[in-house]
Amino acid sequence: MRSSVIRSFDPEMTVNSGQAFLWHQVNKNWYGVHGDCIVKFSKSADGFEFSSFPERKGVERDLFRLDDDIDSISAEMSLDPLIAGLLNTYGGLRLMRQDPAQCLFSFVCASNINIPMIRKMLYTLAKRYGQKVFVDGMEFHTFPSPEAMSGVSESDLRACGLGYRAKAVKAVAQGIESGTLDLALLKKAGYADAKQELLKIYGVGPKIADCVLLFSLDKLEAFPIDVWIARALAAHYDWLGKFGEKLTARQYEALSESARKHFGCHAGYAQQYLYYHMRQGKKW
DNA sequence: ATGCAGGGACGAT
DNA sequence: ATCGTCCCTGCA
Repeated sequence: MRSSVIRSFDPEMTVNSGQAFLWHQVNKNWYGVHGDCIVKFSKSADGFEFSSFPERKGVERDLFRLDDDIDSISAEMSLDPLIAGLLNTYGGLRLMRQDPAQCLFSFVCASNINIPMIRKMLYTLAKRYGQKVFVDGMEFHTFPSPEAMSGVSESDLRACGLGYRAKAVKAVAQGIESGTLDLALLKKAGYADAKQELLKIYGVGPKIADCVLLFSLDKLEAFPIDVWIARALAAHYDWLGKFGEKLTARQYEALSESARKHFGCHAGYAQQYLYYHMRQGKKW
């Protein structure tokens, strides 16, 4: 018997779930950097109100994947009792459909680092190489275009606090600029093909590739496994194998393939609920 | 103070 | 297939 859970969409929970980084709150209003525009939402009497600068009608539908059949997806995920419980608790959590280039740059910066540091790096990049815009009288910066990024030297990237990640950011920028990496094409490609292409880029391993595939390239079967997900799987799914928190490339692929089989073609949703749950109580 | 962890990936054994 | 290293910051 399927419980009639009310899964009202909660954008606040969603932008705070670690899948996007450049969101912050100002007086009950939330502002986020979404590629070349700034998205805003605020709670109103009946739900949330969205807007974007420059104006894009219905930006929330695309950005928060409101076009997904969440009831159908939830029903599929509820076959797993643990996920069913998490859906009950965190029903407002959704996946986002981020700007692909921003998403790729973001997660290339995310290796071996914590969320506050990621935010710091990305805001610095935006401030130095994005475009300054004013929203509600406040200064914001769009995310730098790939063209803008490819014009920045590795040492200047390091000066943004990127550390050794500067080399990878440079590689991504050059890949996009040269046409070697065509993100729009990868959006239309299948999961395996798109992942294979992403892995060719220096600094992009299986975990980061899966994040980009899931959060920006519409590959809902992608199942990124970071240390937290690895812990969750080890704690709740013995049958998925007894690997440690650190996974080798082969272990990663075996584990994420098993997860895809278990959670289904929308495994990425399950991953996000698991991640959010594991991060409860942690602060960033 | 010194060590360690924080949404990993790469290069050398 | 394992293991050290990469840059940097906050915290115990």
